[in-house]
Parts: sequence; C-alpha cells; structure tokens
Amino acid sequence: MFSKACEYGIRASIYIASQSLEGTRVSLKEIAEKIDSPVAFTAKVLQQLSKNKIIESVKGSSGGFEISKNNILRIKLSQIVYAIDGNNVYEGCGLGLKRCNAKEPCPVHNRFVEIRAELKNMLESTTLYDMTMGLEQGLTYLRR
Amino acid sequence: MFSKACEYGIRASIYIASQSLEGTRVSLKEIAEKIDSPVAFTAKVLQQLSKNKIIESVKGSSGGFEISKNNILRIKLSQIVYAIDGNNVYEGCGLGLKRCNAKEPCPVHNRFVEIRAELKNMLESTTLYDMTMGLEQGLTYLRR
DNA sequence: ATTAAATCGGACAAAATTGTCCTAGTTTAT
DNA sequence: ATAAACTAGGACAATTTTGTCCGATTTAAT
Repeated sequence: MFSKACEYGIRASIYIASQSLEGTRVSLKEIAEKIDSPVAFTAKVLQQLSKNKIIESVKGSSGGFEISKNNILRIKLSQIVYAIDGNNVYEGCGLGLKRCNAKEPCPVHNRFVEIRAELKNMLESTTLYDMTMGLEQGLTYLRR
Repeated sequence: MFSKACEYGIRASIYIASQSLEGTRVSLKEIAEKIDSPVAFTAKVLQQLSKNKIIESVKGSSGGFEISKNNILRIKLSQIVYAIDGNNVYEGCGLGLKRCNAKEPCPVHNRFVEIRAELKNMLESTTLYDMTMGLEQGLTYLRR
C-alpha cells in the first residue's frame, strides 16, 4: 500500500510526536532504534519530512527532530503520505491505466472509487495526535 | 496498490474472458496489444495465471489463451490478485510491522482493518464475468 | 516431413526502490 | 579554540521489480 520509505516516515513521525509531547527532542539514531528501521535510510526520509514541514530538524549537538504541539494536532496522516509517496494512493487507476475516470473507466473503476474514497477520508481525518495517543499508554506499538 | 505484473494480469484476464465469450482464443501478441502491455513481460504473467488455473493456455499453431465460460463466471478478482501478488493486499500491516494484530496493533491498525475488509470484500465479490460486461458494450476500457 | 505459428522457460538487462558510507556543516559544551 | 554530538547530502551498492531476448518445444496446416 505504502512504500517502505513512507512506512518508516509515518512510524518516525509518530515516535517524534510522542516524544515531543513529553518535551524531548530525539536524535536520528534513537528514532531508528525505536521504530526498527535502517538508520541512514531513515535519515533520508526525515530530510524529506523536514523539507515538507511535517517535522522540524535541529542541527548541531543536542540537535535532533521534533514536532510542535500545534503541528501534532494539525498534521494529518494524508500529509505524511503525500510528502513521501505523492498522490499515487488517491489517484492512479487500480489497473494502471493513465487515463481512467468516470467517463472512460476501466472495468473496475466504479468498484475502486468507493474504497479509495474511504481510504482518503481515513487518511485525511487521522491526525498525528490521534496516532500518538495509544503509544504512551502502551496500547499500540511501532516495532514488532 | 497492485504490482504492475498484477495489473497486466487482471487486464489480460478480462480481455481473454471477453474474447472467450465470443468463442475466440487469443494469442499473447494480441493480448499485449489490446491491453497495451510489454509482450515478453506479459508472457510471464500469463504463465503464472495458467499455472494457477485462472486461464488455460494452448500450445502450438493456432494456440493461445482462453477461459471457459464456467471459469469466467466462477473466478473472482481476488483469485487473480492472489495468484500474482499473494496475500500482501489482505495481510500486511499498513506501517510495515511484521507482527501487528488486534492484540498488539500498530497505531493505525484499527483504522486500516475496516478499509482492508471492504477491499477484500470487493475483490472477493467481483467475478471475471462482472468485469467483462462493460467491455463489449464499449462502456469500459483496457487501454488508455 | 517441413514449415509456420504458437507457448515455455531460462538467462540476461534496465529501472526503481531500498539501503550504506563518508564527508561536510552546524551547534553546544568545555 | 577545540571537541563532541548532531543533521545534510552526495555518491555508491544491493535488492526487487520490471522488462527483453532467444532457443526449445508443441501443434496445425501444407
């Protein structure tokens, strides 16, 4: 569904958010450990998220990554996905046709429209805060 | 959502089905033309579908691919997807965790469960026949 | 029998994705 | 000032996916 890069990006964002809520900035190394991802590859993903204003990076000693409370509340899962995977998830025909729409649909167009709409709706209504909630209470996991 | 291989596989199956309903067996070359896919790559996909009894291949001159009326009615989209992409679509955590279930969920597990269930339901309730219908009437397209 | 039109299947090639390494900066603390 | 702990980013490597090529085999028609 999502690329590996995107999966790491979402997991990283959630971890950074949970730590930011506690008032602590986290390093790349710590993030990679906590979400069980390859360090250098995760670095690239974080750069991308940083450029897209999803997370904030602080250089230098005692630097690291963080997200402001406001952004934790505001940022939607859809924005993270878009920053890394673009709009492939929303657009894009289920059968890979370049031009596929209500007027000139592929044989499964109508069936896919509904599901895609629900997916989109879910991604757009889930905030970083929503995803962070369970973590601190030990109800959800980022590495398994 | 699906791999390229799977997209080609679904489109090819639909085209073969539509031609089989007309009583004509089709060659690899014709299929690739009609669904706008790379010939040799499509050949591999068709081999896989053939091994999985989704389509029937006939060797030799005047050979090609076909699907029996019974199978056109019986075969579900889910079977085609499974034959090529395995169960990645159904199983597999949205965030890429190996172990992610109701008891030890990732932060988006519950949100994904619903969507995945609907997708599964759609794939399992759509037959090859269903997908073939619109084609002959010029209502749907396989290459665009 | 020979030829032509097919699929089959192995080996290879290209492209995209995933992952690694190393150097250059930046910032804080001493 | 210097060292230590960071991120930034370019270059490269490995893996997976996608795509190609070609010889072998099968079958029908002549």
